[in-house]
Amino acid sequence: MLSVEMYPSLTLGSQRLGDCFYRDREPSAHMPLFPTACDVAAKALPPRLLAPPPPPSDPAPKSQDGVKMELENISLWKQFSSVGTEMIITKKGRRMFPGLRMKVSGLSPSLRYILLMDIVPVDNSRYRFQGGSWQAVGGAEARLPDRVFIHPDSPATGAHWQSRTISFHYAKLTNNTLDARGHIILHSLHRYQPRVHVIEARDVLRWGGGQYSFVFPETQFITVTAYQNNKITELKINSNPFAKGFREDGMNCKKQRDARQNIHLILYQFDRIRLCPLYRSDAQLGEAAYTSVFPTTQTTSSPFPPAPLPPPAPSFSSLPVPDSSDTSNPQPTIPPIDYPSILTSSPTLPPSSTTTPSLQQTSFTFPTPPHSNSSSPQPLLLPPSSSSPSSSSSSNTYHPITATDSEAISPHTPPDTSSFPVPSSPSSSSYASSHPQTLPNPPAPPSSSSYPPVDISAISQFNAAVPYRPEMVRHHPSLLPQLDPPLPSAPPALYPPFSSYPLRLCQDPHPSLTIPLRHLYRQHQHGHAHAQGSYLDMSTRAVF
DNA sequence: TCGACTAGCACGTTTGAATCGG
DNA sequence: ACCGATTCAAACGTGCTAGTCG
Repeated sequence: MLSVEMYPSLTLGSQRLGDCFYRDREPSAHMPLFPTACDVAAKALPPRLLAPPPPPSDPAPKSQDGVKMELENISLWKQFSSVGTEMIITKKGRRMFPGLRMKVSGLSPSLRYILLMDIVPVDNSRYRFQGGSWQAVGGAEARLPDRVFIHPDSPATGAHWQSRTISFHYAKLTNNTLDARGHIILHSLHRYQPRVHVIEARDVLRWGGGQYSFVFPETQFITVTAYQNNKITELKINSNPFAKGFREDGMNCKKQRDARQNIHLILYQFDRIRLCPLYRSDAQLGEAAYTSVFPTTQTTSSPFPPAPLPPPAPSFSSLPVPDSSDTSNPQPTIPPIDYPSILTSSPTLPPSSTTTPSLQQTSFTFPTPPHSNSSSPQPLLLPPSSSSPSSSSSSNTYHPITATDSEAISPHTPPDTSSFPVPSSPSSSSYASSHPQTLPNPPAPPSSSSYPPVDISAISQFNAAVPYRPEMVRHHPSLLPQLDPPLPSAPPALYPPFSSYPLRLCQDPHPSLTIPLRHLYRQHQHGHAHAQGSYLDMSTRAVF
């Protein structure tokens, strides 16, 4: 039996148990089971960068099976993206804002699917906010344990997913490398790209067939522990309901806070003034002591001397922060890596004619796609061959690879991307598909599918010459989670330091499950109730 | 000295239990 | 007894700020 292998440091996720419990009252379409996040043992796998999406096609591309995903709050994301999205990360974990909200369609209403999100580094650079823009200032920190956030509704039927907005807002980001709450661990000041995966599930612990991955380029962000760009702060305050108190009309806006601070100071000084005679009489303090403590009382006749505070700022926008969108004072230093979508969408920003080192990747390899149960190889369908990136970007036809055979995702069919005969492609701008290749699935059965390597420079997002289309919904097999461990004999990976998370599958979950998951599995097998809540009790659930 | 980070704060939102009335 | 609406308080999510750390 094929089943999900959860990983060593897997923990129950940050989702609220109550949430699961009450969600369970919904129609039986969904069955909360999985922790919302889990570590993934990526250490043994070849390091990888985020596999870039293919050239853009239509805004909501469909998979071969017609699976389509749309970012619902795309306009909000675009707003942030146009400034340079920053995400706060804290030790306790911080939610993402904006959150990932999407609509999915094209799923089989009766089949069950697991939806999960992961966040992968876009490059191997560390960033710093300098001169009003983000600059790559050095190499990235060592890759942290990869974790995925499994949507609490998972697994649920296609009808369930398609009937509502899918939100990953419960996912939390942390910079605590020892985090045990299941939050997604990220490095501060690094650039990340969230990805959403739809995986067909045939059983609670059994993967099914197809899987689809989606990337929305406008959801890229840079992690911070404190906001660097005031425009982002302003945007967050204005659009996040939780930050309403910091708005202009809120009680916690800067104006009000300054006013409060003034009042407190005034009251404090007033108290000191009232008490001072006592001090003077009791402690025999001299005039000099008095005046040195309250210098302002001598300079004003008012009983409420002005507090030595800076004048309250009327608004965040008034802060003297370089404004990248200010046409009167353009910031030519804004690097193109700073959200390339801006570069083509905002006329005030410099064109993406320059590239930063982080975007100078020249090649990458696909993770091994799962096998198809088809007897014929399932070629990666790439945009129509084009000799120029611009022409490829204008293409609307590229197709995802879907895994349709559970056999294909067993550990005995390791994926190992490094085993692909990927030519170390120079920064060519031509699309690899012009020379269709097949990627052998090494341990694969005879019917293994093959996929061609792709020149990263052919991907518009990584190629400054290619117009970037932030509105695109990317869907590409290269974004699929890695499903299998690498082949022992696999040649080394060609791409640099970061590993994407591998969703490894195994045939028997028992040995590999961590204690909590084994417990779940036992429950699943024997139907014992869990003390923490019925949502963990699998006894009454139908196995699909 | 400086930048990154953290803890605590105040405020607003969300959530779920309690209450009430039909 | 049941159901829906309302109320309330605790928990949670925010950004801000002062202080700490390397």
